Amino acid sequence: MNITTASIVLINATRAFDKKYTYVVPEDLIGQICVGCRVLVPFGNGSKVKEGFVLEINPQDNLEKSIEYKKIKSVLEPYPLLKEDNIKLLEWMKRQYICTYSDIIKCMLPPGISVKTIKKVKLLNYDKSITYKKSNMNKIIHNLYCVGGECEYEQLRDMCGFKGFKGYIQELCELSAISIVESYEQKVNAKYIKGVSLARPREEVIDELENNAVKKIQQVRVLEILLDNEIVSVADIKRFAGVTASVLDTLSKYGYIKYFDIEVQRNPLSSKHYEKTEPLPPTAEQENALLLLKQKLDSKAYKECLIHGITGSGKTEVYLQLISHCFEMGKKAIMLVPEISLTPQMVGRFVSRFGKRVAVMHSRLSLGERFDQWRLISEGKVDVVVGARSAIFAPISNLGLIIIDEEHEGSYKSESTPKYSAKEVAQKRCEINSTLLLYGSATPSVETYYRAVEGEIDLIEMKNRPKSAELPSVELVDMRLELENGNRTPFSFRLMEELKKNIDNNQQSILFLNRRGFSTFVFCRNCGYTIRCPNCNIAMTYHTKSNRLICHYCGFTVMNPAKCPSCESGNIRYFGIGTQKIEEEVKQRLPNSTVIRMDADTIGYKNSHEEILNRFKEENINVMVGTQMIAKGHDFPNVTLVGVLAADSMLNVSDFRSSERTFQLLTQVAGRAGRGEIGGRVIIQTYNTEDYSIIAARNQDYVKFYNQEILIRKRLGYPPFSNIAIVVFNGRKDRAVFDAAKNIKQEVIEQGSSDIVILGPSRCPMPKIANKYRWRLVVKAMDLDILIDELTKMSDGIWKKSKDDDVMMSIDINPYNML
DNA sequence: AGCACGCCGACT
DNA sequence: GTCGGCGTGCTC
Repeated sequence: MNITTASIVLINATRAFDKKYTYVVPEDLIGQICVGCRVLVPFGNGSKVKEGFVLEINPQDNLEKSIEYKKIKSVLEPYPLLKEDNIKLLEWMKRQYICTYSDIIKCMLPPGISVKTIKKVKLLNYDKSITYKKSNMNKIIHNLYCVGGECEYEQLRDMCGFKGFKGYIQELCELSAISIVESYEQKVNAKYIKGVSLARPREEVIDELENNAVKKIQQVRVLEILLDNEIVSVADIKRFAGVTASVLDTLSKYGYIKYFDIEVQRNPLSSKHYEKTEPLPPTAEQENALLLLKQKLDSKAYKECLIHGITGSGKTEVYLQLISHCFEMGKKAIMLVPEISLTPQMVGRFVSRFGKRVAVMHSRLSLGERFDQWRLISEGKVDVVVGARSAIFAPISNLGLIIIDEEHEGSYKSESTPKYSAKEVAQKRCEINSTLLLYGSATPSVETYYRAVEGEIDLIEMKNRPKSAELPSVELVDMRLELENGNRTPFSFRLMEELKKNIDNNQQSILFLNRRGFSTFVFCRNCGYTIRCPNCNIAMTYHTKSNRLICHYCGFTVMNPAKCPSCESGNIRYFGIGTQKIEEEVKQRLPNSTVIRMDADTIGYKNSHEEILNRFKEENINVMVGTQMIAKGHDFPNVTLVGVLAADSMLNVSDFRSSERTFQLLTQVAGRAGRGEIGGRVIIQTYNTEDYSIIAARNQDYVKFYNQEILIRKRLGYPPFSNIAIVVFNGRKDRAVFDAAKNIKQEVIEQGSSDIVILGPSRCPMPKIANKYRWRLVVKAMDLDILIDELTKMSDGIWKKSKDDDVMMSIDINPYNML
């Protein structure tokens, strides 16, 4: 007789039981079940209902006798949630990132669609006079009666707290004293999302806030947001106010806010209108690029290309026309952009050109919006997806092209499990679909450019700006000389001079500072010498508590020296000023100016990133002080001066990529100046006027930078000449965590793999998070496959060993940030 | 991860 | 005879 079986993987499995299980497809479900479908299956000793995904379907005539196969319980959707090419990614990703099927599947689906199974116990015909011979059975009945005759299974079990609960329940069921009811719940449904709005008049709420009648800061934040936005979804308000649902519940209880279901036409693009644009006539350079790229596209083979094009060389127009060509071939495209540059401008250009054929995917959309966009894509109603990292999994069939813009950006590497690289996934996906993968960047990552130099990737250079706009002039200011001349402020004389000039001429300036409160490295203000780890040549981090310097790479540590090892001056200090301080200084020194600040502190909730930039532009504010965020995207025609306050602060991060990042950031920041008709000036302040990355940035010479950087990478064996993984161990007991890391390292070494190097254990840069201590190992190998194999062994080892010590382990292979 | 099973000691 | 505690091993 013929039986159909399905290979199924479970959601929320741990690595220990994360494998394919074979289930029997019941006859009435044959035809409804297909590969990629989401199903409910009984699993484990209690046959608890679990959510699973069908990976294979095979008609079978002889089943393994020794295994007792169970039947699939039901199909959740009449269509597959996972498309075929995404399923093909599963096995590869599971191995590559040492994670579970479930981790990956969750990346591929919009958040909030996972089902919750609810199992309830109901009391039937309660009769006080009946007592059962087993006291636990009476306890169950009593407890159930006390909570009103109905209770969730787990809750009741915990309430009773004794062993063999399930057995007693079964017995009671057979006696018809109770019954069990199962139901399923899903967070996001197709049309409704939960929203909140003010339940009282605005004036009243404003009054109360002003009179400090609302004491809890969480509640104030929620109310403030609601004063500005009439209706906000629950998910958004939780995120942007940084509060939990209970704060909302309290507010609702006291009548400040009310919940309701909003039926939304959840189209994130609908609120804006975009003029339709036609393709621009390409410049000669664009024409050449397009010619080559179209050819690759036509060949219908897996190919990688890199456009190395300076800012303003018109890469986006090339992307747009290439995507058009892809459409003409009857295929669809994915366009990845860094989260940060997913501003309305970029989306706007796509929508203007392609209208309703565009879907967007990024984390700023609400749960409902994401679900809707995902559905549109899945149903084949759009032809191109513009999105951040996770859009690489967009459920597109008939994929013909993937473009990764700003390829060097770190946001393409995920920092939470699975710690995947969207670039690697894109390679795999393009390989599966035999199609073109195009990278674009003004400052390609060393790894990618290396592959281009080696001939693995085809390189396309774009060197001219179409409007023949001039590149800004870049000037270096040596801060050591400033100090000698008695200037102890963060601003050099030159920068001050130019700032004043700009204010007088009513032109705008941007002051750029690296990440606020940046990690503390020690350097000499006299000669610029930075203390580096003798093993790793990486700037060491200062720890106030112990007054020691630590290399976060290998764990090497020394006392903080009192004198500069190079010039013996005592003028040695740690570095780190914040944007807030700078804002104050500017106000103080230039009292007639207007200043605006932008960093993670001033970015509150939705759109305010946008609002600050718009204010800066429209109100013609003199100076903007900011971090990373201001480095990209926007064009400010009236900005003619960019000042980089401390170029060194990026250079001396404990990371082998610090030079690369310095160069990229400086180049990008410089690109902000002079986007209009007036020529721009860039002033870079530094203590390292001789550093190659800073000099190359001044000369805007990528290739020169690359040539020097690649030599250093080769000499020290950093990527692309090796693969590096960071393995973090965490747990409640400091000692146990350290021991686990040490033992695992020992074990791997004893097995004698000579092809890998393990450094550490050393404390993580953040040694304690949420009451858990953190230690880490750095594992290096030339060969990625060997590295993955060793890490997998480590990962499987820890489950057996540290069960009782609750030590957890997480692996990041080739992280973007070493910190 | 759950959850049952098996074994032991304790208590009615 | 029944209950709770704890270690072990399996889940189609």
